[in-house]
Amino acid sequence: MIEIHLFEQLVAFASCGTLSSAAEQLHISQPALSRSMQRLEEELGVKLFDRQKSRLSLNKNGELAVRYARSLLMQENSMIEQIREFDRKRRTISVGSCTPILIPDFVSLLSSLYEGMTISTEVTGDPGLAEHLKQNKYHLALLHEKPDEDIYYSLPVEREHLYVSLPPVHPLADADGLYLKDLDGQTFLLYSQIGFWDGLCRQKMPTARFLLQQDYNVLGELVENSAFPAFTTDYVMKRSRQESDRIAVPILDEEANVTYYCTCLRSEKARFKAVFEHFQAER
Amino acid sequence: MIEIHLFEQLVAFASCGTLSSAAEQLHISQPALSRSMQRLEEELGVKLFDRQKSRLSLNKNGELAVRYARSLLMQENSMIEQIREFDRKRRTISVGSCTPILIPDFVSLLSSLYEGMTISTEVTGDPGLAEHLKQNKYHLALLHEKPDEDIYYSLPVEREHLYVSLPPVHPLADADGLYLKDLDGQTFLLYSQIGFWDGLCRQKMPTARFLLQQDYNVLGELVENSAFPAFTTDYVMKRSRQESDRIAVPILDEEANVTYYCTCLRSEKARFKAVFEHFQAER
DNA sequence: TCGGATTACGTGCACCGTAATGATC
DNA sequence: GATCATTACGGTGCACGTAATCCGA
Repeated sequence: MIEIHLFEQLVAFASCGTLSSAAEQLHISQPALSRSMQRLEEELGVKLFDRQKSRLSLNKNGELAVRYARSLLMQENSMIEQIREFDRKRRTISVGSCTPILIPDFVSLLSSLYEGMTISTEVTGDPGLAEHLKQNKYHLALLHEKPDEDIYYSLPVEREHLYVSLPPVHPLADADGLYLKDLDGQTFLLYSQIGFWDGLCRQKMPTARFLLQQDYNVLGELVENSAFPAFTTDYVMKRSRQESDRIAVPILDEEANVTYYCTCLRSEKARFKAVFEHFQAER
Repeated sequence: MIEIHLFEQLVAFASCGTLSSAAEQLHISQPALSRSMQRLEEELGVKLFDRQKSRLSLNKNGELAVRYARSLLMQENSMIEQIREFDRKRRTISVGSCTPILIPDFVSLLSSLYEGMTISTEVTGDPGLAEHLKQNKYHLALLHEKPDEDIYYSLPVEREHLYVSLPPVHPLADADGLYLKDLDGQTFLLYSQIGFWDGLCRQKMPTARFLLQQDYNVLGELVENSAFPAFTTDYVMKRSRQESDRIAVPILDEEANVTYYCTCLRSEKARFKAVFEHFQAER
């Protein structure tokens, strides 16, 4: 067995051309490198250099050895990287969600149940979210539909109902309930990261215009200080202590009534047992 | 960069199951191995083991690391082997010859011209001998025909004429010359390693029988003390000081008059310049 | 004379082994 | 008590750096 730092030094010499510059690059003295290369030759039992007193150069053996050494060093580096990456992945629980609403509570739940783990979350309107569980892109998914396939395990965790938030002067503000199609053609303030709701709105209100807001606080300001209709939900209203003169009119479309399911691969059910037990205890 | 002996020790632990037995196998003390594994974890920045006080076992990271480490060790070993093999090949000049006759002189010529090189020789009747030069099986070939292709460089180095060696009482012993077909059907003493001559004899004398001898000296004894015809050449006779009452009758077939060519790939002509110069000077 | 390689030489420390400790069965 | 891992500790080999030497442009 030959230590890898000898090969590293060989490669450095090949790149630099002289022992002195290679030694400098490696932050060791020139004699140390000279002896290392002698030792490498000795341990291989093979001459790697042409020695012309004041000039050291690779011979054919040396050139071959350098090619091999480069490849070996690449492999070791990549190996180390992959072990670290594997460990990192093992220390993070990755969550994909169809809605941003549940994320804060869900993250703090996971953090308390899985101490030391990193929780990474992503909100997406992608209807193929459950597929990503199979590909291990996510370990857990928050879906608004229970997936069919038997490879998944799901548990309902929350219900949410959609409301349209109207200023009192709005012509529809005194309605008891509205269908989305009744609102088509209007201009809405809309949060940009709302997951699957986005698709629903665009489908049911094809001619509506949406003023997308990246910042949740900015959106709140605009809602309070404009006459544009916006959307909210019972879940949001319950948690927001904010006073508002807006009127919330329930949306009557069936799709506006949503149950969220916490889902994982059935094979990982045991790993997330604590999560599911938490939600079962909640009901 | 992580030294490879740490991975070697990791693999040993994986194979043995405990630090103590692995340490024994590695011929180091148990504490040394314990510290090595701690250092490996530290340098990787990744926990590789489950530590249950009195039991050390690989965790998932560790199992992955062991798989990678095995592959890395394999690669290093194979790399070292290949470098050594490459060097060994570089230090030997491999000669393929259609005849054993020229070998001794040729080997001593090469030895004196290429000091320190190992000369390996092989006698073969294979008509595709020149092909082997292309595949680098041989560096030099001694052929009895000049190959056509332009990728070869050839120089005639010797001529040889075939004789049949008959006891004086043999009915054909007083002939001035003979064709091989005249000798068909008889039983010959024949050296087994005669390269291309073998094919020639069997072709021209399909019903002859050959008493093959592996040992050249034994063959000589038998020739002296039997009445079986045998073959010899002017080249052999010139060099053998041995008295004999045998009569040498020249073979008249055209193929029995041979010129030997020293051949190499044209791309290697420079490497063997000294050889060719030697033969050019000789004429 | 300078730059580069090798040799000589003294030194420090990294790693080892022995011994002790802790822990589990 | 036996086995196994870790910690403590003292000794040493070996690889390093400095300095000297040699060599060639």
